[in-house]
Amino acid sequence: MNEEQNIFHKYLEKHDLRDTLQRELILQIFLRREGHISAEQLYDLVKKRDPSIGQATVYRALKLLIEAGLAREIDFGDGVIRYEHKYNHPHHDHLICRGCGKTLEVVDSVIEKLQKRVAESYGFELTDHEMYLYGYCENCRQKRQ
Amino acid sequence: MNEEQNIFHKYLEKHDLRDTLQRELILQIFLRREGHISAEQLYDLVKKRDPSIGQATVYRALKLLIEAGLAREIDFGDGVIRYEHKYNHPHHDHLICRGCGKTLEVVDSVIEKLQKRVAESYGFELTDHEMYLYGYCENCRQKRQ
DNA sequence: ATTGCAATTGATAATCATTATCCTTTTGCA
DNA sequence: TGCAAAAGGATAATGATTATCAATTGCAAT
Repeated sequence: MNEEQNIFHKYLEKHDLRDTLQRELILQIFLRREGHISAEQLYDLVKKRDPSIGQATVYRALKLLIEAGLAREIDFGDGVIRYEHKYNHPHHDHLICRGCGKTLEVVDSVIEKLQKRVAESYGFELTDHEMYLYGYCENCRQKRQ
Repeated sequence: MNEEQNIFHKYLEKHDLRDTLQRELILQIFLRREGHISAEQLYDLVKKRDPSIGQATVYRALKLLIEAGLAREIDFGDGVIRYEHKYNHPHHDHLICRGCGKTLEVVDSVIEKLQKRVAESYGFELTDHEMYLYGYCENCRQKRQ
């Protein structure tokens, strides 16, 4: 049993939720994949292992993973919410190529500090933020020329 | 005729699009409102002045306003796209209260520079970005105590 | 082990913002 | 004025997500 499963079980227990095969399987498959995955993509993977699982169950399980602190939502604004690992995967922002859709994870500690300062200057206590940087990657720029 | 209308007319002309009463009215009402407005809210306002206008027309007109550079989309991630003025209303980011939903427009030129630098360090040419800072405003913090 | 029951599941219907379709009405121009 | 193309209005379609509900299952107490 890895640490994530441990966290999940503790979360379930604490909230009087049940430990089911479906939830275990969904968590397992989610953990195996790095990067961003949509609910539907995850559902497709889950179906391969157990075709009887419904997609509503996947949506419900993803909510639990978020509440348990194991997953985090990302919204690139294309109408689909994606999910990524949160445990042992510290906060970061995203750099997205408008050409090929490639995404990179980036962090800049100075930006992070300034965000806090900006918020405070307006009397806000910052809890979290989202930052999406859009542009063209090296490859796509070369193709354009 | 104000500058925005001028820009809109030029845009229509340049693209062989027609200048219609509906488009004029929607633009006029959009310009009158400061802040963020959803397509539906705008539709409600438009209906008051001309109940015969359909909401598809409002959606279509908003697209034109964006293409003409007069409006800009904002996505707070709540499933509704909002629109705000773009002309004479330079880029800014948003500071959003998780308590009361209040939003403020903020800019920090140092952050802007750093964003560009971060993107470049990964070989990206930055075209635009979105930054949403979430937290609790002064009011909401006091209420919590 | 068995039971009792609330939590969970799977299938499916419902939502809700946004888009597409389709037919009618206008518009801009000859 | 007449006409082709553009635009509008009504409405159906879309597509991701959520709600509903009957059937099943996990689990604590027996």
